[in-house]
This record gives sequence, C-alpha cells and structure tokens, in this order.
Amino acid sequence: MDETQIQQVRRFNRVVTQRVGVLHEHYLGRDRPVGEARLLWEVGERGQDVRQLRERLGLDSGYVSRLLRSLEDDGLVVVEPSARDRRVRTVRLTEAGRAEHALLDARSDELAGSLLEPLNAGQRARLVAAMAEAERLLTAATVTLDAVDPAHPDAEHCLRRYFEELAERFDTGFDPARSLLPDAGELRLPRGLFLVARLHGEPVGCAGLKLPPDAPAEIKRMWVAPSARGLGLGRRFLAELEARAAEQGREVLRLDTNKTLSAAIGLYHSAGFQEVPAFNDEPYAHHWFEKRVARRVEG
Amino acid sequence: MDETQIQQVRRFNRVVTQRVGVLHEHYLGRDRPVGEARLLWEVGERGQDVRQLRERLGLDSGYVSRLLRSLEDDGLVVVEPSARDRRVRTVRLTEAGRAEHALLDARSDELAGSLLEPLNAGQRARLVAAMAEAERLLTAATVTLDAVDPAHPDAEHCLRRYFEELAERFDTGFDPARSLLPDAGELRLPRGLFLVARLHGEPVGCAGLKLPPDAPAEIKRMWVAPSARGLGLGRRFLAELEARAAEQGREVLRLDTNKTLSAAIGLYHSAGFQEVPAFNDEPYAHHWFEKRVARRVEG
DNA sequence: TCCATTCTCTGACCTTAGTCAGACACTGAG
DNA sequence: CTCAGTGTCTGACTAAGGTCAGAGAATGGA
Repeated sequence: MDETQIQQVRRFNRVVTQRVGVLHEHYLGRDRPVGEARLLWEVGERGQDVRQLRERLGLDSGYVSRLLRSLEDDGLVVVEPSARDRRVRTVRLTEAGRAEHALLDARSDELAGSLLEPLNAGQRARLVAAMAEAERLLTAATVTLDAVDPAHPDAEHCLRRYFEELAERFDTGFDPARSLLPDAGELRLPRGLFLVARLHGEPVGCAGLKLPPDAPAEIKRMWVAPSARGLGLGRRFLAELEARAAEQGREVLRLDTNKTLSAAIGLYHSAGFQEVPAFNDEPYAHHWFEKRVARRVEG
Repeated sequence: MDETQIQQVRRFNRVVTQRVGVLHEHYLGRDRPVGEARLLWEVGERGQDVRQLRERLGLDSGYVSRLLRSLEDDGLVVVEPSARDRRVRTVRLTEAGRAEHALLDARSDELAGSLLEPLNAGQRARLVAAMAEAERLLTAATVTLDAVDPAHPDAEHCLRRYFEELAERFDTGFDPARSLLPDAGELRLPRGLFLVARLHGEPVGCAGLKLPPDAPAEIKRMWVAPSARGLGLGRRFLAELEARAAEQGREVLRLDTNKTLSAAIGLYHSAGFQEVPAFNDEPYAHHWFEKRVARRVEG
C-alpha cells in the first residue's frame, strides 16, 4: 500500500477524531452519560426490542438492562413484554423521551452547523462534497464478504430479494422453476461456494460460484441490495470470486445474464469479461461472458 | 444554512465516528489505557513540559500527574525538573518508551491501512483525495479569529514574522522605520482593531483595521503564516474586517500593498476591491485598493 | 528579604462503562 | 407435561477517567 496514502489517511484520522469525535461526545452527552444517550437515540421513534439494541450497540445484556432501568427511572422510556414472545421486552419512548430524542437531534444539527459555520459558501460546498465522497467510500470499506452456507438465513434473504427483483425487471417475468438453478449443494464446497456481503451485520448482497469438476467455474446469482449500490460491491464480488476460483486452480470463469441487467453487463465488460457464444441453454439468458482468471488479484 | 448540507455532514459524522473513532481507540489502547497511550504519544521523541501536555490534551493537572507516574513506573518515561525553571517538570521517553511510541505509530499505520484495504486502487485514490480535501477544510474551520490588543504576545509574534517576511520578499528590503506604520493605539478600539487567527491555540495570522475619524477605514498588516496558507484565511480576514467596519458605520474600506505580494493582489481583486490612485505616500506601496462596504456579509 | 504567584503532586472522592455468573420467566419441541 | 434453550434481569465486581482541595517547592518582583 502506498505510504503517502497511509500518511494522508492518518492526518485525516487525527483531524477528524479531534474535530468531530470529541465534539460529538461533548454535544451528545451534555446532560446524561454518553451510553444512555446512545441507547436513547437507538430506541428511536418506533421503539426496539432489547435484543436488537444490544446487538446494534454491541453491549452486554446486563449493561443494557441497567441503562434501560436508568432511562426508565428518568421517565424517558417504557419497557414492556413483547406481544409475540413474552420473554422479549420492547422499549419505546415516552413523551419526555421523545422530547429528549428531539434535543439530541437538534444537537447533532448544531454540531454539523458548527463545522460549516466558519466557512464561506464555496468552501462549504467543497467540504460537503468531500464528506459525501469519503462517507460513501468508508461505507464501501465497511462491507464484509463472507463465505456462508447457501441455506444460511442471510443467504436465503438475499436470494429471495434477488428473485423478486428479477421477476420485476425481466420483460418475461421470472419463474425460478423454469431457470437453470444450481441446487444448494452446488454452491457448497467442494462443488462451489456462496458469498454474502454484510454492512453492519445486515446482508446487502450475495454471489455464488459453481465449481463443476468437468467445466469452467461459473458465477451465479450475483445481487446487490439497492441500498448498497454505488459502493463498487459488484466489482468487489467479481474480484473475490476470481481470486477464489484461482485458489481452486481454475483458469476460466464464466457467467450468463439477461439483457435487462444493463448495469451488470457494463460491469462484466469493464472487469475484463469477453462476450462468448451461449455455453448453456438458460432460458432467461441473452448474453454469455468468459474471462481468463488472473493468477493473483489485487484487493 | 442549507438543510441538505447539514444532513450530509451528519451522515459523515456518523460513519466516521463509527469507522474511524471506535477503531482508533481500539488500536491505540490495545494493551494500555487510552489516556496513557495518548499521553505517551503526545510526549513524542523530543519530550515535553508537563504544562504543555496538560494544555494540549485538555486534562486536569492531578490526572496528568497520575498518568505520568504510571508511565514512569512502567519505565516508559522519565520526569525531571526543567533546567530553566525548576518548578516546571519535563517529560521524555526512555528507550522502552521510544519502542512503545514506535508501536503506537505502527498501529496508526495499521488502522489507516485497514480503512483502505478492502478498496480497489481507484477507490483508494478517490478516498484519499476526499480525505485530503475534508481535512484541509475542517482545519480551516478550526481556525478562530479574535480581536486582541496589538501588544498581546500572539499579535507581536505575528507582526515580527510579518516584518521578516516583507524584508525577505520586497526587492528593496523592508525597514519598519521608513514605512507608514500605525502606532499600536491606532489598532485599538475605538481608533481601530487587531485580529489574530489561531489554530489549536497557536497564532497563524493577523490583520489590523484602522478607523480614522476623518478618513475611510483601512486594512493594515494582514499576514498568514506559511503553514496556514491555502485555508482561505486571507479571504476570511477580509470578510471579517469588512463586517466589523460595517458595524462601525463605515462605508469604504481601503488598503495599500507592494507589487511583490501577487497572491494578496489577486485576493483583493477577487474580493471586490478596485484599484484606485494612491491615497497616501507609503514608500513600500505600489498598488492602492478600495471597496464599498457591503451592509451585511455572509460567513 | 518577603510575599504573591506558579507549577506539580498527593489524597480523597466520584461517575461512567463494562464484565461475569447466576436467577428467573417464558417458549417450543417432543 | 417436561425440559433444554432463550431472553432479561440482578448482584457483585473492576478499571478507566476524571475532579477537587490543598501541600510543598521554586520563582520573580517589590
């Protein structure tokens, strides 16, 4: 990795933790502990199960319980058993809690304003644009790719959303029964693998790789959630699958796609795939691509 | 202020405090408390007075003392009376302390690397560019402008540097005695004022305003430290002085300058100043400018 | 020389943040 | 109905981070 890039990132980290980080805690926790304030914020207008709160903030169950008790004593939240499962308890804001939440919201605005305030209009516009770019790319860097079993709930969630989207976009609709679908076993090692992309634990994309013993490796069911598009995730899936195919000693990677998926087709071209004649008779495919696998792929 | 800008800044703050802030603490304080690690870092290769450490980190004197004791017990620093003033104690790293410092340095590199690592080369370049821009503008927004007495040490420091720079840049050198210098009283209210710009407490620029009762307001001795150039500070001084002149009921602002200060001349033009015939006989001036003061000036 | 001031340190004290081991209530499969 | 598992809570504990009021040494100007 480039040394000057590292140095720039470090300068950024220093300035930002000072200017944003410290102020952030200061604004947030002006009259209550930061932990309580974060929890109150996370409960939000719509309420949350205790379990979700614990997970999102990454806190110990005993600790969350105590924080909630303290907020309850201050009359900011009520905690009551969930209707569906009486072990689960759900938290919602009281009127006073909503007011406190609005106060935190206003403070967050205030902090943002204080960052822009000393700048003139041109500088503000440039700062906001740079922040948008940095935010987008940092978010992209936060996405993790993990190999999971295709029966994993996150994998199933992605596949369901994927099929829904195909049904909506294809001129002909989409019926999984008519398509050449690999069975789950074909996307499990050693016959294949299945990747899920997650952002803050939520699944936001998937991609499968078939590794048939007697044919080239094949990419199947690549999908990126609408909320995660524009993060370069498709390209990252391709690179990751290519690296994994290389690890398995494969030299060729191929895939088929539908003509309505124009963004994907553009991606395949720009990632070095060449269009080839049909290598299968998938009824929903209009284009077939192939790529010679690179020995080593950089990040 | 623009609502969509505020929202973008808030999104940025959220992503960055999560991604950078949390990781930062995690990397920094892996095997010692964050407070100690920060202090050790701040001591640095060259050593520091206890007083400076306290000021830079904004910590209580008792607390710093205790942290230093703990670092001393671990053999990482030595604390000894300063030669100049035996009340002051100075801290420097031991050999072990230097090693620990290097470790923190390496971790900081590691953190920076982990932010870039999941991205491809193009994304990395764009992230680093956006970070550089954001860092520069956040730094610019951190600079404060305060009216001070022209005899204040920070004001004198700036003026000394200003004269040194003029002496170096003017073809003819610069002798303050030959120039039309306002005496200090002319840069004190009600006859004038003097602004100092500071970044993290350090003076990085100055600008004076003369408010003679029988003549237009006049900008004098505007200077920006080389380390703080490119932050739009000159433009900010002009806007601030214009606003203050307007507050004092002035309608015209003027100034003179030397031909070698081409960046300043460009700034005056772009800030709406018009070149006018000489209105004084300052021997070091080649250009004279004037501007009608706006009623209200935006940030 | 005296005295107010400056600088650092110590002791006493406090809150926040967090961990861990159980206790208890509830659920769902068999 | 039983029982293993799940979700939450309580009590007991710890470390980190910090505040405050002096004590004591050194300084610098009158």
